[in-house]
Amino acid sequence: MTVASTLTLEMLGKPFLLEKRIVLLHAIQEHGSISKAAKVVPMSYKSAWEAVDIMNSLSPEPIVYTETGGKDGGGTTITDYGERLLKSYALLKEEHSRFLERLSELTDIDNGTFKTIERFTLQVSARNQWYANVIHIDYSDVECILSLKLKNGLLLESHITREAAENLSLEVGREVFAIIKSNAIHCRRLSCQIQGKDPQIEGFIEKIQSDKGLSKIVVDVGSNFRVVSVMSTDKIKDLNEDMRVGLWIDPQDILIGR
Amino acid sequence: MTVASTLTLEMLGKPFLLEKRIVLLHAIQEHGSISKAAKVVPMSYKSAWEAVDIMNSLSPEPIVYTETGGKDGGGTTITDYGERLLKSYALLKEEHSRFLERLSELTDIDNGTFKTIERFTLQVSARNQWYANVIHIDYSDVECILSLKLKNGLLLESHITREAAENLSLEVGREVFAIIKSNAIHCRRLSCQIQGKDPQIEGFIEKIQSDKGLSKIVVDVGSNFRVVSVMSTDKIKDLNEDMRVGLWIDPQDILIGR
DNA sequence: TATCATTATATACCTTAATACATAACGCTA
DNA sequence: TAGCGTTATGTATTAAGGTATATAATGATA
Repeated sequence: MTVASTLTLEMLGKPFLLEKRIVLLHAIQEHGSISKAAKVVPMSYKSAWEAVDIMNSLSPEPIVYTETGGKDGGGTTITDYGERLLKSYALLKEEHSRFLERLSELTDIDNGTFKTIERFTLQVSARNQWYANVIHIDYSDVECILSLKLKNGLLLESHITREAAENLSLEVGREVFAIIKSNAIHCRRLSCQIQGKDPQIEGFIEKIQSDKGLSKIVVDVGSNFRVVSVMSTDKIKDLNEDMRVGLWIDPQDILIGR
Repeated sequence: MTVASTLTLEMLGKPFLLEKRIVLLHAIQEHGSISKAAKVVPMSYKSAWEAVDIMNSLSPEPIVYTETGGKDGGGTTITDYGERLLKSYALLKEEHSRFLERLSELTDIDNGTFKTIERFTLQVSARNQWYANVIHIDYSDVECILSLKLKNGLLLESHITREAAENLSLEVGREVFAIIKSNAIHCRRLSCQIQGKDPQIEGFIEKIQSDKGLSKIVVDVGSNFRVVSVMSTDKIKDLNEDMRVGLWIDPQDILIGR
């Protein structure tokens, strides 16, 4: 059993952007005319023209710009607004696909039930959510130690309950998100040690923002990758912007999401 | 602009369960016959019969049981398997609706973009995910202190970055999830204090599971509500099952999801 | 001014899915 | 055995989309 689903954006209760029309718009973008696009899709010119007309009249801003007559008989181009819509639709569709994939994974056909263990349409407050690969799993009865490799090559360890690992169907090679609350990331001078340990990550302080009690420190750790740490202001008196610093994270404080 | 989407379960690549058929099945469940159900929906008897026939032949187990002739001319009833499917579909649909709602919220029509800030089709490892209501928000430049009221009336405080609160569009009255890793929940005898504070929550130990280093403690806090805590085994030597205990949670360790 | 590829528009046709309607078959009941 | 309400099955009709096809209209160009 698989889960199938369409994604339609409506405007004033009427279908506005749907998969077929998106395909058509991409073809128009590529070929510069409705008639050529219709041939490629394929669909009848009339349907194509009507689709474009409906979209344009539903949209607050034109999506395509048509010219009749002229050098090559005219043509049709996608407006900037239209291009932004296409990009956005692609993002939405990707998120939607992800959702469906997870939904499919949780369906249990044998007994006609779906094991929805926890909510999984969830946006989480944590500032640090890093894409990572599970490269090793160490099980004990209660806990589970995950070795993670981030996109920039960095290695991290995460401790979660065994139960949690099973619910997420974690296995070596699985791509997950390492989720860390910013106050669980400790930022100190590179020369420091915390509990006898060197920092897991190094980087440059990009920005410090303080109020009386707390400070937010944004650290650039390279590869166009930023880490947000929140510390009490009196603990970071010896830190300045542009300084090279170390970041410490307790494996206990790394949540896993997928 | 709103996001619309259908939810269809397929079997062997053919539509199996779709909204219309689910409605029909519910009507059959209520009225005990295809013909009455068809009148109620409303749809033609033939379509209804065909829908039922297709579902039954696609399903690995019969979804409905039909009788022809007899006392009241026969009738149609939903099998246990069918009822389980209906319940499961409802769960899926709810999750799907949640997803669409969030997706709609993140669409920004003015400039034709969608602000997908973070991944939000995310299942998170944390064992404790509690439904809560935001009853107060206290902002500073960096941080944001949320007062949360759980379904069972319990009050909790959560500290997250201001940025995070803004990204989640948090406001008073908003329903969210308080997400807490089990090793951030400290379980001690009721008489104890941690950093001079009484426990936020009380409950009975339902189960303790230990390996050499760590123990998982499941605490029943009433209202059919369970909390999972993971502590080092040597710290809970004075705890037993059925004992009444206190639970301490650092507001820093409570993530917010929605 | 004739040519050209295109947009813009209309009409007839085809396909699909649903409805409407008709009719068997069934098995208990009076 | 006739009556009944239902399942089971077939056929004709309708409605909605799309296709196929034809025809203006357009405006640069040779």
